Amino acid sequence: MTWQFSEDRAIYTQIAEQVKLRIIAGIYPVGTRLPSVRELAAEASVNPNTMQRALADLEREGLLYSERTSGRYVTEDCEKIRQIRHGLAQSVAKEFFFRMEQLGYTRPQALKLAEETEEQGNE
Amino acid sequence: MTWQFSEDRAIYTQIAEQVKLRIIAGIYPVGTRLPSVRELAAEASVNPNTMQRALADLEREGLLYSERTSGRYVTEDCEKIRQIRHGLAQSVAKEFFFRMEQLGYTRPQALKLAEETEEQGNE
Amino acid sequence: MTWQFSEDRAIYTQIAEQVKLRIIAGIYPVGTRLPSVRELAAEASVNPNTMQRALADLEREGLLYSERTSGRYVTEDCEKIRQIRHGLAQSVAKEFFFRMEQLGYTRPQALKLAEETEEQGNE
Amino acid sequence: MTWQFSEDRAIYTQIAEQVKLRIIAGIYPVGTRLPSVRELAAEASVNPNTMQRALADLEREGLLYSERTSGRYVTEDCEKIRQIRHGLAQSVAKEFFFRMEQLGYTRPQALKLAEETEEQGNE
DNA sequence: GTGGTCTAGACCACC
DNA sequence: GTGGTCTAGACCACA
Repeated sequence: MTWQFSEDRAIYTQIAEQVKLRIIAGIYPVGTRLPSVRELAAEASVNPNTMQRALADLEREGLLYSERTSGRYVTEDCEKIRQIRHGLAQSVAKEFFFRMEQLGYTRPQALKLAEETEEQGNE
Repeated sequence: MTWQFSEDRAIYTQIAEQVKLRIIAGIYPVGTRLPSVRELAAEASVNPNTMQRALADLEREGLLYSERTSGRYVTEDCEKIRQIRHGLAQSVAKEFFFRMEQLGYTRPQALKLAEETEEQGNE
Repeated sequence: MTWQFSEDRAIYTQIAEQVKLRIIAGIYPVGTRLPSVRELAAEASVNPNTMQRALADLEREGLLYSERTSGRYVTEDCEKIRQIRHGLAQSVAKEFFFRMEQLGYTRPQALKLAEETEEQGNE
Repeated sequence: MTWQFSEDRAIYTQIAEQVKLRIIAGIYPVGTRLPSVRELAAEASVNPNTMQRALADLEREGLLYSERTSGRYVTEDCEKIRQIRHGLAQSVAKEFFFRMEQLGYTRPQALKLAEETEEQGNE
């Protein structure tokens, strides 16, 4: 699990996304303290300000909160995390339908094909 | 329906993709003559060689063929087009499951959510 | 059976070759009168001088002879034709071995593969 | 072992063919690094893009692969090479039979003559 | 240094 | 006019 960015979008955006994913996946578990901004920035080979900005975004979203003295923590609000996870999942589903419609599949047809695909390959 | 490219991938690749989509969508119908390389290149603000390369790739895939003197045509092989469409759809489905699993959804859970999403929003 | 030429060799050479093949194949049978130079030239879309030169070459080889008044004839010397045919066949065989050796086949190996190929496909 | 091209076919095609032969012949051994595109282009007195195109074709065929930073290599898949060699050999054999039939030889007769030719001359 | 991509501009054969 | 090929020269990412 390492950091990598594409160049066509702002890096802080991509960082926020990936941290979000890590929280949802439980890599940064609920209520846990995050590594320091400096550490994370070094890890991602990114300017601390950039990392700071990404984390601030997540804080604004309520996924993180800061204790002045001791650092930054993942929210303990499981419900919140569940909501965000659900929201992301819906985006993914929307994108799925969008791209299938681009290929000329109706939504039910798209679902049908997904079911078949799911049964078969796991590669 | 216009041309736009992101900068993180080769342009000719993106052109090939988009033309492929247009063929599948029937914007360039089966057996139809494509605009000339020069026209398409101008339309996409791209060097003719770049357009040429993209189309040559599709030709290699069997989606297009050239009539040396009169132009380039979409294959008449409907089955071929159907195959490619199906292949693309499967990729999209695979990606869907992959990203849902990243969010901690099993495949059946992912499908369930998609069904719900489908019922609701059309945004 | 029509005339066509590649551009990398003198045309009269190619004409001579093809006429030779026609004689060997019996398209211009032994002892028969050839069409006139003008006719042949027109047929092959070639300058009569070019056709003339090709036929003169074949005459020098003894495959054709001219009767001043009545035209040009294929030799009646079957043995001659058989010799030339045999010579050409040997060239073809030589070329076969040469190219197979280029691919790393010894002559016996080349023969073996030819026998196998012969048994199978007639495409 | 030098580079020379005829003018009736695209140069990149001929380059691809000759490189293929060199691989089959072991001049570029299995798994070995090829000279760089620029070197080969200079060697063949050809534009680097042209050489690039030829090699890309062989890459598509699976005979070569690129290590983005360090160079281009011959595949390590001996079986692949053997297949291609065998395919080429069959083409050569087919051509042999075709030209012999043009001369009025049946396939068995053609084989017989080849055997005799093989015993005799090595010129 | 490596491969890869792109542009600009030219020429060819075909009809 | 069409597609196809080739050259020259540039730039990029990677290491």
